[in-house]
Amino acid sequence: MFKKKIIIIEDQEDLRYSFELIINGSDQFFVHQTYPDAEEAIKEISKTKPDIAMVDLELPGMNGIEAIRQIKEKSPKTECVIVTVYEDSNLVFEGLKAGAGGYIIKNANYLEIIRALEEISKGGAPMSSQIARMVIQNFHVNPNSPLSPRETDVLKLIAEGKSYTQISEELFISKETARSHIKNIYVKLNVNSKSEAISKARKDHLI
Amino acid sequence: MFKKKIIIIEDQEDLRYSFELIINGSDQFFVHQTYPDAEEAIKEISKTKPDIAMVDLELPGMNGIEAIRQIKEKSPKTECVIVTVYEDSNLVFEGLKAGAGGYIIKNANYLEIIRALEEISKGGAPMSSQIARMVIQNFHVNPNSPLSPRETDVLKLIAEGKSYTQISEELFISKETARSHIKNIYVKLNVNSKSEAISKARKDHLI
DNA sequence: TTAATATCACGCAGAATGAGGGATATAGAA
DNA sequence: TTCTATATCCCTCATTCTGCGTGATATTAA
Repeated sequence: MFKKKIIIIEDQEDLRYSFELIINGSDQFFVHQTYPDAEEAIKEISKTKPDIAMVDLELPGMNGIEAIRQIKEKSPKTECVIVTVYEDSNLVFEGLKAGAGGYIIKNANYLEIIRALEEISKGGAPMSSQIARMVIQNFHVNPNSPLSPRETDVLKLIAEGKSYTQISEELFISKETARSHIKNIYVKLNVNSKSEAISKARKDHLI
Repeated sequence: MFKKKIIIIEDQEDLRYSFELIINGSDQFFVHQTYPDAEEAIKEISKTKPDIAMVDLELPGMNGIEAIRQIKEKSPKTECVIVTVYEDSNLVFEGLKAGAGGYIIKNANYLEIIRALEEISKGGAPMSSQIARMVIQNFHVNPNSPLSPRETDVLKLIAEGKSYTQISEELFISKETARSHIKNIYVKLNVNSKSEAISKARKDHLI
């Protein structure tokens, strides 16, 4: 079994060093390179192609979110792990959206760090249950929707790019009824086109 | 501090009983009612309005996914916890999408059960890192997209319901260029309308 | 030096859109 | 009981949008 190649992007020297020590002390991982900022790491990422990149979110210059985005773009197979002090912030969530596979808090101990890396390696996603909740909340629907059930049905089809005609066919109603629902949706959401309706619906998790 | 009201929907009598014992033994939760199937529980849910509903996924009659959907519809504040034997199945994932806030595996011990309920109570989402990964994968973009970056930009706007004209305006290109990109997208995705493109894009996480 | 990307152009027939004006029936709330 | 919300259906109008066909050019990456 080969050891997994890891890079560390972290501006605090002490942390960089202690992470390196911990990881190199394990028999499953080794640190290929450490960087105090993201720019240099990203420049080399196509060559280094590490298995895992540990990325601090608070970096000088390019921030960690953008760094993760670019790493995933240039080396999609590299798993990114967020390293952060803020355990339950929106930043972590943004990082996950940008492509990170999990996160480690900065004051994690030896065991926690290695276990997080192991989980990432075998396809898991280490994260606290608070973050997990934020994540799943993202595809829960808003129970306080102003729309009626039927209007919600229609809106879903609008969001799929369906035309009036297609909506009427799929819901077994006349085209006029579909248009009527859509007009009511526009009034309720205070918009006046399909695209605006979709943006608003997504923003408010109406669908 | 009031104890949180819990209902249990579980067809296996022994499990129902042991969950009840464990929960009633805690000082934070109490079991209001247990049900061997979802139908009865849902009929009463508007009246019982429990803080937490523990829902088995494999139920006779209505399955757990549908049960969760209906519970969240009729009593949105009730937190649903999936109870399952299959730790890492797609079913759990579907349950989370339907509105569950986390899950408990059936052979969890006393401590694990109480801890999961506590996490749910304080807004967390108990789940294994494998499930967490499935969940976050859902808003990661597919790195093997056949589309070029520009085409992806265009597709995103299509998915927002934007017209050719609007797309051209937002991307500062001519309408003809937008149409050109869209035509190329259709060829690559093997579709021939915006709505088909959107479905395919969502299915394959292209956007 | 090909292939892919990104940009731009024109014409056409038919469909879709948003805005305006209506109607009817049911069910539930005030 | 009257009002409101919901869900269904109908018509017209001017404008825009769509998909298809058939091109072109410049840059860049393999």
